[in-house]
Amino acid sequence: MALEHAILVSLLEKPGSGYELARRFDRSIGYFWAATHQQIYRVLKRMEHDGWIDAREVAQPDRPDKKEYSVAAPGRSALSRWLHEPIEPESVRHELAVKIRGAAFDDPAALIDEVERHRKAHTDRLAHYLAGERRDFTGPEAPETPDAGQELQHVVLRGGIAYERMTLAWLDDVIATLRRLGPER
Amino acid sequence: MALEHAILVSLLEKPGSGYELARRFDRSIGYFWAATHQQIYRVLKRMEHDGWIDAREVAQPDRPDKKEYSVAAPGRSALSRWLHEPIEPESVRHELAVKIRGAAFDDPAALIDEVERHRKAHTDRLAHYLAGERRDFTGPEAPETPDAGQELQHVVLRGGIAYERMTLAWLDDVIATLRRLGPER
DNA sequence: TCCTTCTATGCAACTCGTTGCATAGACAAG
DNA sequence: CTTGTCTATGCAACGAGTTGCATAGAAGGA
Repeated sequence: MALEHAILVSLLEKPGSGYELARRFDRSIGYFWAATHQQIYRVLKRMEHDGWIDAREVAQPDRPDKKEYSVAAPGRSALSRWLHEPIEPESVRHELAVKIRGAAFDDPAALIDEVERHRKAHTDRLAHYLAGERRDFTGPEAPETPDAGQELQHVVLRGGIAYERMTLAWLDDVIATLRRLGPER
Repeated sequence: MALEHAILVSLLEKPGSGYELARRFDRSIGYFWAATHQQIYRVLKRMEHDGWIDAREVAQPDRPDKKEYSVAAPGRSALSRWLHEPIEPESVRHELAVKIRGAAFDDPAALIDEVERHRKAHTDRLAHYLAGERRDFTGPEAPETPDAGQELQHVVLRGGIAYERMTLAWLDDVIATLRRLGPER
């Protein structure tokens, strides 16, 4: 399980509450590790119980109070231990690929709209990544001498950008293939 | 849930036993939808109970008997229904990306070996995909006029190839970044 | 002969992840 | 003044996925 470790990384980058973490998992780190707020609250509770993180009650005058978490020493060494462990190759779950193969037993052309919907989602995400890259790393507001953390966030973001570009090119290939097969049958 | 649908696609491509399906999920369709034999046997049982698939006992003289499954009419229409439903954008789980961001709080250089191990795994998988493409689609043994099923399997495989190439280029970027950060700290 | 490997199927227990629902204060719009 | 939205946290139930173990026939090697 790696949600604990993703949370540790996120809390080391910046301490925050369960709610704030949940929002980060909707953007930023969530693009590489998805999680809902339920999962996050449950795991935070366990991590606090295990002494990996410290909680601090923060009273907010104009909002409900929150519990701000930060990483404790045992959490830091747990992260370090995990970083030195080898990990298995990712097990992929690519539903769209299954659908495309399945289209052979149905109407291939009927999938085109769906694939174009995905294409649009990936176009949006690419634009979002590129805007983030300009804002944080390559634009005029970006630091001239980034630290290790920023360099590493940037290389991960570059991976996201490369992934979206590759996916867009592939989806075009898929659409062209579906169109080619459609009318004949 | 889509394991049922991945199994339907695989059984439509070719009927087989739970064991044979488990082996396909180690190659082929398993590159886009991972599953263990336990999951497969359990889901097959439910699908048979629901009338989606038919089972046929096959006695084998030199091996244990097996149950060969094939898709029944209700299974086919279930697949068709699923193909016409929209699906959510994939929720990603990219453990290595989390580790790379985590490396900022540890020794970045210590990750290099791990990343190189992944690089090797992706090199092997790319070679495997390319060999499969040559064997089934672009080589001299390949059919001159592929049917829809083959065209669609090919476009999915091209996606896998593009993914591996993109990943290899990105891992080189990651390694270069880690090396750059390593010695300074 | 024993040990391992391959084919073939399955149970039981557990953990992880998802979905629906609930609560509650603060604020803005209608 | 009610309704909706945002912040903030959480429970309960269920479904999906993982891990460990068990069985059993056949083949091949030490």
